[in-house]
Amino acid sequence: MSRYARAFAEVLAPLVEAPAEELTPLIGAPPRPEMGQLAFPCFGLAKTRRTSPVAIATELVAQLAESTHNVAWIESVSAAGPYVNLHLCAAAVAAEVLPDVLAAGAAFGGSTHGGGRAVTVDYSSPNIAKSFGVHHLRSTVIGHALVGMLRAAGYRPVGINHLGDWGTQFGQLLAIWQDEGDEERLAKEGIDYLLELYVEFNRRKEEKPELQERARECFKSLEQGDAEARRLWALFRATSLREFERVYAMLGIEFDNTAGESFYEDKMPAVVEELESKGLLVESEGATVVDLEPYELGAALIRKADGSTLYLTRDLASAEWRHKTFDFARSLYVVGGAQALHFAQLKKVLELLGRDWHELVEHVPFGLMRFKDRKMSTRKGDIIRLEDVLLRAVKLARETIESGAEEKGRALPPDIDELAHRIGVGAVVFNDLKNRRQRDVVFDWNEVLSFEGETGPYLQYTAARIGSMIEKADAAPSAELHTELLVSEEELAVLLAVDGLPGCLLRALKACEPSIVADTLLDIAARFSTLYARRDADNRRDWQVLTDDPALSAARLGLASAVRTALVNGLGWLGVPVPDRM
RNA sequence: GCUCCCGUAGCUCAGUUGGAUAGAGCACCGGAUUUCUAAUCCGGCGGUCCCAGGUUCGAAUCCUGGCGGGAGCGCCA
Repeated sequence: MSRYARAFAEVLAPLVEAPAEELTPLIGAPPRPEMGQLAFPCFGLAKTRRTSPVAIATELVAQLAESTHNVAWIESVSAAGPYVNLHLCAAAVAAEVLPDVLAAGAAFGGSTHGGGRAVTVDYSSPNIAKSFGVHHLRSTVIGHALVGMLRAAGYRPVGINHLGDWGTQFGQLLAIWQDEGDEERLAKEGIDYLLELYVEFNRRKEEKPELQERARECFKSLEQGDAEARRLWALFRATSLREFERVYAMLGIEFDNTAGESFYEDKMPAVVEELESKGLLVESEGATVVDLEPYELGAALIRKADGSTLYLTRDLASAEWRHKTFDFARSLYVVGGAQALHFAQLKKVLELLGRDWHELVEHVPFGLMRFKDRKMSTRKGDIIRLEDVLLRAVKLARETIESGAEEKGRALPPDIDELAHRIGVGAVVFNDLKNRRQRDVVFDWNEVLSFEGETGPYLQYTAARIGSMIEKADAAPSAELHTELLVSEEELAVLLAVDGLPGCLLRALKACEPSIVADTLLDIAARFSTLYARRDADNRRDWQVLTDDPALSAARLGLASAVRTALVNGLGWLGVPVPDRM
């Protein structure tokens, strides 16, 4: 849409005596396609011209009819009340858009906008020693999508899994381990056992408050380098990581950096010293804090009363390290909205330290995942594992393939495992990405396991269908596209939707909002599906690629290929796998 | 108490920067397949855009005040 909104604005500019840049944002789409594809509202001109917007629209249409009668992409202009509506010429749009899309291929939609600048994306970041639950899905898939989108837009994304591998929780684990740690069980049961211990700790501390105290001491000895504590910590970490890797492999995620909080342990003193030397630290109730009360951000805790460090201390050190190491253009933290205050504090302290790059640090918050009927509590070990969700989706996808094959009397695809995997995982991932980040989501199996309507499998299916179309046509889109044969309103709608993808990526990136891409892909697929299923008056399929007219076939194949390219690329950015067929 | 997020069809959600008769999907009802994949398409049903004021030629959108839900506000992360 955008390239034609811009072009429309340029045509209007001399007539309304305003620069095209001011006009472009005013241009929208009429409510119904039969009214055209572009609309210019005349309300704003009414004041200066001292006539009604309706009269202005009529006049502009008359002038436009004269000045644009030989402009190829304009089919017609008409006045509708206070609006100037413009019909685009489908064939002319096709002649401009299709060659662009097909030439760009896998690069279509992307750009060099980022100029190779680094953007760190802190995402997923689960806590060691706890199962990887569905509630980690949000950060994981949003972050992964942002990484894909950044790469497509020409940035150098740095995916960082800031593992929760440090902190008081390890003190708790070590404390309970002293009572009943069992390395054999750990080797055999992995995280499940660690979770069990964690739950046990929380149960026991109710009756034995001194356990909490011991946990604090345990963490302190870990921080001070006690050999046995270190050994166990490394063991817990490695055990957990092994299980996380299974989930990441299923999702096709690889991080550039898995440093984790422990990595910054030796980098904290420098930050604390600098805070001290700049006079930012104050003692308060035994703890060491930065007073952010003047900024209405409360007190930022740097050191506990017992001298051990906190989350914020480590994030200061990590922000510093990331800036030094990657020289980022943006530094994104895909972390739940509940931690908004923490990141506001982080940015403010960086500012007070005189880091001029503090404004490049962005918290990318998202809504909480809640559970329908029950209250889930990790501390009680009540958790839905992400791995189980993915496996169940894959299983359902497989069953769907099987029953489909049976119904249609077809053989099972030889690569059914791979297909089921991509469809199942794709459904779960897309389901999470399609809604705006900030909304809270209620986990619902029915929704997660849905393959119909606005879902990942719908997009995959649309792409797969076109794939087999191309295969059957036994021809790549030819150099001769015969775009002059693409003349219908439905074809125009598809072309404009595809053409909007590059702009959509930049908008989505600016807002760190993958759902904008997801929405656009759904729009492209829906418009194409409408065209694909179009029927004539005799109820016969009206839009076929395989026809006895080679020119018509070439034109339609070109359009279909462009749609497939857009879908495959967009799904790729989002981290939704694309099956070859379905 | 203060702060942040959310509130649009029975359900889940879109809705550019303020623009025309507020749109999708699911569910429900009806229809479409001798022809490139029906995980699809077409039609119908369905609205106090949370409420009340205000700004504006024009408000789901901006402002103010409420209401409802979620979250945060010192030694967890």
